[in-house]
Amino acid sequence: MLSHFTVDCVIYTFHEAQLKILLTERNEYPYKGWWALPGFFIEKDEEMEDAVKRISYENTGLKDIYLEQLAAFAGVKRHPEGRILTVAYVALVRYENVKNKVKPVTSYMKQAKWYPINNLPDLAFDHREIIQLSVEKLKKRLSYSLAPFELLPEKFTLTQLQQVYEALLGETLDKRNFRKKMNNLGYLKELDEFQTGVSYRAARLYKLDRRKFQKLIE
Amino acid sequence: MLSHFTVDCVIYTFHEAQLKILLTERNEYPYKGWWALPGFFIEKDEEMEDAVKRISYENTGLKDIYLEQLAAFAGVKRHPEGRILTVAYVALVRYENVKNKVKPVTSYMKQAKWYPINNLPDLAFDHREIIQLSVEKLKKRLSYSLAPFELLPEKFTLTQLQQVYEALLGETLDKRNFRKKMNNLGYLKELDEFQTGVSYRAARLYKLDRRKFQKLIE
DNA sequence: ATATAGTGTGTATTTTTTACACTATTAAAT
DNA sequence: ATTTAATAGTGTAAAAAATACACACTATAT
Repeated sequence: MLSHFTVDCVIYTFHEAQLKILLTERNEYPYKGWWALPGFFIEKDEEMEDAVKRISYENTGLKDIYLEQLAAFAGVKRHPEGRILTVAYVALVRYENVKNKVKPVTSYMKQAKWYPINNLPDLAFDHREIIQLSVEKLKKRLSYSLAPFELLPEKFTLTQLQQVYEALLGETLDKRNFRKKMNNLGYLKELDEFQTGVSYRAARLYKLDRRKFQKLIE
Repeated sequence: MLSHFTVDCVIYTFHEAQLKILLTERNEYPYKGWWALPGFFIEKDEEMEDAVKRISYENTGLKDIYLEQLAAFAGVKRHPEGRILTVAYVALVRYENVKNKVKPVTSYMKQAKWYPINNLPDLAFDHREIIQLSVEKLKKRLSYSLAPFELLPEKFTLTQLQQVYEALLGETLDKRNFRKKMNNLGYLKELDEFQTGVSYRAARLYKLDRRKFQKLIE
């Protein structure tokens, strides 16, 4: 059969020691005035990933971001006008790079806003469920995933890295054990640079060594 | 936009100490005469999971099987007549329960056959890629997955369980370490029953304790 | 100078993983 | 009755990884 076909995008970033997701306020039937994941109908002859890139470019001003397919949602009742199949993607962006920190108004969208994942508003369609699934997937893969490094700046402190882990795992970790483990993994490069602009002891900066990371997951 | 919408099904079983997948020989354009995953167009108002159940029932005679969504495939060029979006599912069945060990001929399908995953024929569409992805997913999740127990009989020997692990991991495991680990996990029930009909020492049978398994993954 | 806020470090204990080889049991063949 | 063939079943020592835990250091602001 034929079905309407959209992509939706769970765009994550890390800001103010929190994991956040970009949501848009709908300006159209159905769910007018509700918050929803950014998404749109896919064009004829458009690859799904290109549609996702288009959407995340419109909302963050970024190209070449980290993308991962999450799942397809096609419940017959998810849209009042009949089945609309959506393929959900997870995108990870660095907050420092995001261009339009708030998205301009369009006909179908009043505003866009970053929400911490543990403080989301009511959501349109089955978007709550989609987000829930995306968190679980990130969490499961955490131990062998690039995700933390796609959310943080190129140069980050170990405390920031620990905060990303804690946000995804939903629990606090012991600082000494976390650092010991990260050092033993062997894919973090210790830099001779330090944080600036803080009113306390500046933390050392680290970088991901992508070659070593790749080798380790074989 | 509107798109054609199908589901495809990677149906796994464990037989003769091997992991096998059910493939069908196509009797229709395109890829007539090629082997392909069982799949079909989804009906209007049919839930995806119901379509998958329909397909696996037609091919195995089984209802209530273990299902998991794998991913959506929607490459513009995957079908010569234009984009056909497919959502791939993984199904796991017990070989002993499969009713029609070979599927009767239909208009669109010459025959169906179980193929060991490491000895597949050439495949239609992007089905090789779909299978590849399904193996990787099963492998990654193995340590906290019900999959091995959905592929084996209700009562199984530790050697059979080890063979499933080995087939998915693609490597051999040490027998003593494997058994020690399985016992420590604590969700295997040792039965007072033994294999029958073998011409050597009969192995003890075990069962999965689903309650304990559930508790352990929380 | 001192208050503040976050950085950075080591050791002992427990748990998990790994490496490794022989005896036990059964049915079938002689 | 004995032997053969095939697989089941078992323990220990060493290495590696995970856990629990507390205090001194440093940069800035006042």
